[in-house]
Amino acid sequence: MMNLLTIGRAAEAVGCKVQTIRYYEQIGLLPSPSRSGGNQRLYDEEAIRRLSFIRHARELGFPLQTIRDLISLADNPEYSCEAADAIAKKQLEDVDRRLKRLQALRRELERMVEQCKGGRIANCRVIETLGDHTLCEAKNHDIPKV
Amino acid sequence: MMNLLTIGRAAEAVGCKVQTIRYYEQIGLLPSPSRSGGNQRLYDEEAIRRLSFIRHARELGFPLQTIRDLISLADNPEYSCEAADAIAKKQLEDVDRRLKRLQALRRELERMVEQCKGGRIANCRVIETLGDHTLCEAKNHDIPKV
DNA sequence: GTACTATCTCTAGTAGCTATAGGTTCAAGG
DNA sequence: CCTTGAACCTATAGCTACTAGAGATAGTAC
Repeated sequence: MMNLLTIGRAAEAVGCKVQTIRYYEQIGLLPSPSRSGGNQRLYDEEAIRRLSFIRHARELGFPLQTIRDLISLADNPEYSCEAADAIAKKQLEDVDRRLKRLQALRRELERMVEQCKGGRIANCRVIETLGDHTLCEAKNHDIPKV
Repeated sequence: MMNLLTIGRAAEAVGCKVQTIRYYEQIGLLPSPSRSGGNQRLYDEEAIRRLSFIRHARELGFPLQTIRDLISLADNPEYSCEAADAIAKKQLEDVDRRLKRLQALRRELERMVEQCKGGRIANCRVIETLGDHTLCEAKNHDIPKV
């Protein structure tokens, strides 16, 4: 008999919360697993593989919809690799954009922090810099999604 | 008379959406502005300053709660600069963590993309890499918040 | 048998907006 | 003065990706 994992073990195995797994099932990203006599979810190896796939992709920043796309690609092995490649490339570009953005933010924050000489709030560079947009590199960019 | 801006002009001035301004008012981050005879919001310079402050801080990645803290510091100019400085430092550290994380993700994504030789899905490195966590630098890290 | 933990379903909450519906106000042109 | 169209109003729901809680049942260890 292959080893079946309860939802708690499965969560532990892939490094996420129990509720997250139920959530993935709820939104149709994970198929409903088999159940024990007492109605508890039991995950086989295939299910764990899919869950790992999802988690790994999430850790790489892929949004759930993209993961959905990747899964449907993976489920059709006769198709070409191109689409999956394109998705990964797009994700890479996305990460590059976020990196650039974060680096700009970092520079401005660092400038803010360096200029703080520990006086009164009234002449605090941090507050002042935040209030004055004019010197800001980050101007006219989108807000970083965290 | 000083120039008062309608909400649309205010949004334009600070580069955000009209609804965002109403939202900030709703959650108590912006005080309720004065109104025209026809009940439309009118923003004075002080209000615009506060709004810019909020937007700029948001662009730098500060969460709204932190911005609340900064505002209450700024509103008490007799206090020391230390607290504001500490907040900015914390934010800088946060940005640094995210940068490191994103850089690791970038490396893994790049590896994925480079290895894709454009064959069938069945042996697609992108899919395979996502399914196999073992070579992943990013292992055991939190999922990046986008 | 009794504890204690893990699981179940269902619902609501989180951040930070964004969008929609259905109605009013305002400014410009005729 | 009247009309048209954009901008405004409130209220509510939706978005992503979870996360947390309540109250009930199942499984496990002694």
